[in-house]
Amino acid sequence: MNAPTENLTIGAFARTAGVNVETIRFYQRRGILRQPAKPYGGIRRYGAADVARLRFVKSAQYLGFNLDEIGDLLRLEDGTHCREASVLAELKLRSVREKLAGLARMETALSGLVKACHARKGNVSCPLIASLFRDARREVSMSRRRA
Amino acid sequence: MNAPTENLTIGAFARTAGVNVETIRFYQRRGILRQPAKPYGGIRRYGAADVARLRFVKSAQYLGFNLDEIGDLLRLEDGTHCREASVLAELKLRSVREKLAGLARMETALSGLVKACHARKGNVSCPLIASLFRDARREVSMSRRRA
DNA sequence: CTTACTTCCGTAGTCAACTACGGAGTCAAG
DNA sequence: CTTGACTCCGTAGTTGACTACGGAAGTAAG
Ligand SMILES: [Zn+2]
Ligand SMILES: [Zn+2]
Ligand SMILES: [Zn+2]
Ligand SMILES: [Zn+2]
Repeated sequence: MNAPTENLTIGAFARTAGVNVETIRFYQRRGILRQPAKPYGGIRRYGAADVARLRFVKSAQYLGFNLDEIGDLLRLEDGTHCREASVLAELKLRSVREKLAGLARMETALSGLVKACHARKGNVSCPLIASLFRDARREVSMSRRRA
Repeated sequence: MNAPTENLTIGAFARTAGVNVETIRFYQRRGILRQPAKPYGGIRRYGAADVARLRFVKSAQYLGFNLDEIGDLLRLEDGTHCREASVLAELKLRSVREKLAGLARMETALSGLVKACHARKGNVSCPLIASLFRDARREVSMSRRRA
């Protein structure tokens, strides 16, 4: 029933996906990755599909999903839940855009500060922090709701 | 020596900054917030500067800085270390830009996916999931270095 | 004064996401 | 067949950032 290419041991699987073996086992316990049946008292083998799935997990994680949300996404894998999938993605998109805006402000603040710092002549104190403090209040409301 | 407006108890401080009291105490232990001197056996009071600082901490955190990095930023507050300040700021600037780039990629990815998801007509499976699987390999290398 | 709410302080618990450990058993090379 | 690397599995430890607990002491309202 398995693809002909269920050839990877867990170690090889981990290496090709670029993660720690323990991470794979951890994901298996969490129900995020499957534990293939093993040939009586033998060693489990993994295939390309597993690698793809794991890579998906890692990239979704990089995109800001946590393991629970990734579980949600993976449960949609059959592709028959387009509506739910897009709701989930739109939610993430909004939080990403908020962070993006915040970082952009931070970027202007910092680059301006570096410039000011290099340019300052004769004034005693560094203009750097002062301006960061000025921009703080805007962000707080966002950070409170567990983005 | 204190501003006339050191009027907040720790509870009021927490409420006005929108955090838990325990969080403040935790930050004090971490050296991120000061512990004002207390009038012999009395109760400490906090002022607007403390609120500003705490708000700064929270917004920096929201933007992806961890408490150590925030500590670095805050240590520049005295303003007497212009050279170090600018070095640090430039460093932070780079990390901000990296994060910014990452988020931007994430943004395009997600918005593209949402669009595709909404646009699909008649095909059985959700293009969102499919494409996340396809795009997985690209992100993995990034996420490995503790983004 | 009494009562009820805070503060203070230290220690301990939680949560997510890993990461490590130890003692089996398995397998390929020599 | 032995040796050495790897797998299996369960349990336990780590890190970052909090959050909770408990008892003593301060403070404000009635
Ligand atoms: Zn459904
Ligand atoms: Zn869809
Ligand atoms: Zn110095
Ligand atoms: Zn400076």
